[in-house]
Formats: sequence, C-alpha cells, structure tokens
Amino acid sequence: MLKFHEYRNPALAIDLVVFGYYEKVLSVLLLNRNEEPFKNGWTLPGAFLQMEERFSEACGRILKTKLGMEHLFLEQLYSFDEPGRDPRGRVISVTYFALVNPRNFGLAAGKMANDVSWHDIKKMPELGFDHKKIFKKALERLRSKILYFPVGFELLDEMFTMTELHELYECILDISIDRRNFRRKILDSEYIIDTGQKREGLQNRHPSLYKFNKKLKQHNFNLNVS
Amino acid sequence: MLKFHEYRNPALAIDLVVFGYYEKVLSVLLLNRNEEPFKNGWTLPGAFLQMEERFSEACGRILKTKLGMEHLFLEQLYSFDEPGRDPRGRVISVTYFALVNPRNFGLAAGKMANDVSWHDIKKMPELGFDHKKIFKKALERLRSKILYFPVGFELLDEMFTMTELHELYECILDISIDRRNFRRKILDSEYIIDTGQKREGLQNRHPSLYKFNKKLKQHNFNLNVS
DNA sequence: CTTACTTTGCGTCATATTAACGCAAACATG
DNA sequence: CATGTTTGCGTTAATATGACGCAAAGTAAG
Repeated sequence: MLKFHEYRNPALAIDLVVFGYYEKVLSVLLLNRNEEPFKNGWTLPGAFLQMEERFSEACGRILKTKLGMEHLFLEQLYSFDEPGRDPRGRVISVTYFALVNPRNFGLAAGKMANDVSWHDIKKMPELGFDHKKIFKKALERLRSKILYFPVGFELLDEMFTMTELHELYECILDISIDRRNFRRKILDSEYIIDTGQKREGLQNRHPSLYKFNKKLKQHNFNLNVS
Repeated sequence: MLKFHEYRNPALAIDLVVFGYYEKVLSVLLLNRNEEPFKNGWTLPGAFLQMEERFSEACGRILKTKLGMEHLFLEQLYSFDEPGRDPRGRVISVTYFALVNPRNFGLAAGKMANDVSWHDIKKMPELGFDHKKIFKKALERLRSKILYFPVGFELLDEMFTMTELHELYECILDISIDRRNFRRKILDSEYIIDTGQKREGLQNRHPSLYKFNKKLKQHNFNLNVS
C-alpha cells in the first residue's frame, strides 16, 4: 500500500448551485467563463479547494469574490467523481447549494456583473463540465427538502405574506397547491409566526406579515402535497 | 488565480460504513488498525482514492480486499473536511454507506479475519479519526431513508417473513412498531410481494415468504411511525 | 393425539389528516 | 360607488392512522 507522503491524488474543486427567487421565478446563478475550457460557455460558480481551507470557507470565498454575496444558507449536496468531467484532468467536485434573496444583494435579474447572471430554472442554457447534472441534483434536493423543512424562508424577505410563501412553494415544486389547505398546514406546523404587522402601503389595511419561527424544532412538518 | 497544473490539494480518502443485520442485531464493520495513527484502535474501513479511480471503484476495492465482499448496496453519504481530522495531514474523506446480509459472505459475528469485525451499533468502541461522526451520520441516513424507501431488503435474505421484516424495522429505528399496523402499511405500499412459498422446515405449514418488489416506483411509501 | 402456549393473518373502531371547495369580509381599481 | 380580486376562516367526505380484539395456524411437551 501507498505511504501517505507518496500519495498523489485528483484535484478537488468546490462548485455551487446558488438559487434565488425573485418575482415568482426561481433562478440559478451562472458564470460566463472567460477562459478555456468552455470559454464563453455557462457554468456553475466554483473554485479549487485551497490546502488548508474548509469547504464552507471555499464556498464563502466563491460567493464573496465572484458574486459579492455573504452569509447565505449553504448545504452540502453531493460529490462528483466522473473521470472525464473536467477536460483538464481528474477533478473531484464537492458541491453545495445555496439559497439567497436577490434583493438583499441588489442583484435583480440582469443587474449583475456581465459575466454572472441569474437564469430561470425553466430556461437553462447548456452548461459546461457535468454541471447540468449537478444542477439537477440540487433542484431535486431543494424540492424534496422543502416538503419537510422550512428551507424556503431563505429566499424571501424577513417578513412576507402568506400569498408570497404560497407562490414560492408552487414555484419551487412546479405544482399548484390549494391556497386554503396550504395556509392551514403551514400555520398548524408553527413554522411561521404572525407578526401582527402590515406592510405599509397605499391604502389603510393589508394582509398580515409573517416571519420564520426560528425556535422551531425540526421534524414536525410534512407538507404532503399531491 | 492558480493555474490548473500548479494546483496542489488535500489528499482524498474514501471511507465506508458497512451495515450488517444478523440475529436481530444491527452491526457495523470495523477495522483494527495495524499501523499508526490509531494503531490497534478501531476505524471504519477506507483507502485513498487512486488517480483514475471512481468512488464506487474505490468502495469495491475496499470491500473486496479488506472485507471479501462484492456487489453491495452503496450510497454516497457525505464528504468530511475538517483540517485536523487526520493527524498525518489534510485529508478529505468522501464517505459511503453499504448494506450487507452477512449470511451472503459467511461472515457471522466473530468469524472474520482477526483485524475486521462486526460491532453492534449499540456497543460501539471508540473510533479513530472523526469516524464516530461519520458513523452517526450514516446511521441517521439509514434511519431516515428506511421510512420512505425500501432500503432494508438489502439486509435480509432474498425471501423473508413478515416477522423478520418487522423485527428489522424495529431494530434499525430502535422503536417498537405495532405488528398489525406495520403489516397493513407494508402490504398496502406494494413494496413486497407474497411469493406464495413457505420455508421448508420441521412441520407442515409455515408463514408466507415475501420478497422485495423490484418493479416498484419510488415515492409511494411513507412509514409514518410514532 | 391432546393440551397449553405462541405466532400469524385479518378485522374493527375511534380519531386524525387530507383534499376539495363554499363564502364573506377586506381590499383594489376605475 | 360599483365591480372584481384577495384574504381569512369554515365545512365536509374520503382516507389514513393508532390501538387493539380474536381466531386459525403453528409449536412444544406429555
């Protein structure tokens, strides 16, 4: 067997699937590459892991330097290992997915640096490397996770209306959910709190604003939608 | 930014959590190390990833050479990145969990090579590296997965009685489940098929033998136990 | 074979959850 | 003010769940 110091191994990259939700559209941040391979093609943002860096630090570095974002919800997704996935040589990719409210970063669709942009998940371009596969895995994870864990709040403002939350779920899951049943289930689950406040606006009264109940223990939620 | 060929990165290991079920006990395969670090301590079986090897190939290599096993159920678990997790230097570990019926390999408790043995998950020794953490993650995954996916069949013989399946679920989840309600749910889910056969034995009649329904589509199962 | 005990298969029933949808008050718009 | 939409709350039938009864089938021992 190989001794530790003799060991030579594949390169290790971190790639990110950053989801954003804005005006009823779920999007993913893509980078337009300015170098080979896949020059001028779209890929997920990523970087090689530094020698003493943790995965989460690498994620933070990518988010900050390439995208100008900080303190996002991050979760490890999967590690990809196909030998041909990077034409430059063997690269293992550990992937994470992130959720962000684009409004917190002034990054509404179309207003970003010219090599980074949001792409509606229903209108994705071709992606370089095996990033299509990674994206699919991330979307699948988001969809299954939101059914039992209140992960969607990361995509909304701190306070939101029931309608906004309902639209978010319909958009992410790509199904229609009965508004009244959704309301009942979400309220029963105690995942959100009625702040009693209203959004100040044009007229006198408005629908209630809710916020995420951070004190909630995890597994008492099961949005069993058809 | 670093050029691809200049890049130097952490070492990459694969570690396995191999679960086996035998005589109503759920166990994990551990290796007694014969070299530093953690000499004479227990660890999960693992190896460094070879340059052109896929994760699944490395898993197969570990299973075959260290444990004499082949063709197990394998699923990627998580990738671990703490800088101090290996005293020899920076090692990233991509982990998998495997399910095996020990009877298929003649590996009943205590009958293995002297440096490999099954350990009841309720009586685990101290583990080297961060392997305790990996083991916990694997057990958590197994427990949550078995509630919505028929993953337990990998641990039983091809044909099994309802009682055996029921005992397996109680053992893995470490709870008691009403026998009659379990039966109803499992049969309603169509996850198993009544083979019509009986186990040949001492007397004339025996309980039905069932087998896993391989044609089943995935997500129509929800064992909602209390 | 008979008796006593355990295991297995099937059924009942009260309660909880779900899906589908009604409706009126609050709200927006011209 | 008149009209259409949004929001909050409720009802109901169908289904799922948890707790448990019971008898036929199977086992063990005299």
